[in-house]
Amino acid sequence: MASTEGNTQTYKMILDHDINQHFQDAIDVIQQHSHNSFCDSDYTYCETLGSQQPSLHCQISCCLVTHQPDVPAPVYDWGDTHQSWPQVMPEVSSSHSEQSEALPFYPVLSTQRNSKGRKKLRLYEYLHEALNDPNMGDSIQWTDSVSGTFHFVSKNKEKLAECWGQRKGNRKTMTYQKMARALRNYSRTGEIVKVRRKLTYQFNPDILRRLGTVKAHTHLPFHAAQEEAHTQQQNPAEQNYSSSASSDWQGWYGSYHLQEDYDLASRFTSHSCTEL
DNA sequence: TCCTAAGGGAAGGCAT
DNA sequence: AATGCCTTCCCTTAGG
Repeated sequence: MASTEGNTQTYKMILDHDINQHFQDAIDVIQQHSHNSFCDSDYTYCETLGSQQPSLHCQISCCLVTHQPDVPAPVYDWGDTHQSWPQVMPEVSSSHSEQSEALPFYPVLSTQRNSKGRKKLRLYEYLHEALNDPNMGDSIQWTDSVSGTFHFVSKNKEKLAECWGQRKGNRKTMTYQKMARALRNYSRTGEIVKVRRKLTYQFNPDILRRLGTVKAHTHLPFHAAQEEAHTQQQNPAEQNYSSSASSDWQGWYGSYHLQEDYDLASRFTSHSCTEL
């Protein structure tokens, strides 16, 4: 009896998962035609990189930087890693409004000290940048920014990988396959883990917190964001995974201690590539 | 069978 | 020189 109910439940979860995937694909398409409106030309400038392909153009933009006078700028305390999981992994349903209202979107960054005095840009940092760059919304998007879950857009994931490769100055063209290899290495350290959903990954909450909490659902239309949140609540499979991942990370957390003293404010807010 | 996504071993490159 | 962090290549597995 119990097993029959379990099977039914499992079947329902699979159906829900498929529906979510299709729904997410639909959102991806919609966003490709709507995200550009977020870009403020006053904060955008372009820089052509010498080594890039003629067909590809890298745009470095300072976007969506909204310093609200009544909201203090975020303090990136890279040395503080002793925060427990529940504090950085709030429940999606209850904390959305609070997070989105209380936290600024992203710091203003206008200079880059990439050559000296700072560490190399890391992949997860770049991904976080891209996630908060409206111009990259057709390549990578938040699935749930509160939990740090994001997904690549199948159609344009190679574009994001190419941008990453250009950003690093690689000799050969970066591909999603190679970038995903690097992402899989993150699963060993726990900085980013794979979510059991197509092209979907999740930031470690501690990493996410230090990168700066992002306004929830910046890229999603309001109704889609609501639907997304609702869908996640309705999807026990993902919730179960999320909670299990949480416990895994909690176990890992005790031994993991990031040593870098990364000065987040010293880098560009975002780099994005747009095809000409 | 083909394609795509994913997982991982191994070696190498480059910056710190 | 040692180490960290990828990058590159290659192979395998799984699912549609």
